[in-house]
Amino acid sequence: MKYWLMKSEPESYSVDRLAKEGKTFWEGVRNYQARNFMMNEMKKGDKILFYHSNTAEPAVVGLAEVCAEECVPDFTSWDKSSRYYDPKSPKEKPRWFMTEVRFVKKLDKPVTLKDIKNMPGLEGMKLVRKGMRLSVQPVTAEEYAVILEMAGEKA
DNA sequence: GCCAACGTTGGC
DNA sequence: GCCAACGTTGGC
Repeated sequence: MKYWLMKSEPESYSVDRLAKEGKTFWEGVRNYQARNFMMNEMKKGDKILFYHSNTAEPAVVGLAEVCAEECVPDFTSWDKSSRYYDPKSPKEKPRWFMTEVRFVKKLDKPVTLKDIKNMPGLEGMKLVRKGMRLSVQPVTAEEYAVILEMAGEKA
């Protein structure tokens, strides 16, 4: 099993919305590296840290799980009215794919970016590496465990 | 294949 | 709103 961190802007799709809807397609990824992680390495049951980005207090705010066997074409890339529309991703030959994510829980105590930066043992996290902007990124089992502990969650 | 211009991400 | 870092595009 693998561990991941997935970013979402709360204005766009918040942890509360995921909690309400139960699960969601992870649409809108328009970066090859992030797409490849979803397509090639994510497996059903993988654990996800749900992260709020581009907000006053960026933080890991919830837990989720990959709930799809495999990726499907991201249909928002065909939708002209979508902000994710991409004319270079035709239906016959889709360029962008997405997985599906299931809500697990909201953290009572979100783990902020600031806390992560100050936490010994998390220096290597991709999240805190300069210039790392991937919206879907792998996390090690150790990093995942430390984050959970910081949140006061049992592993 | 190089690289300048441009667009996006995301912390601050 | 600023801006650094990075990715993509497209002319050559």
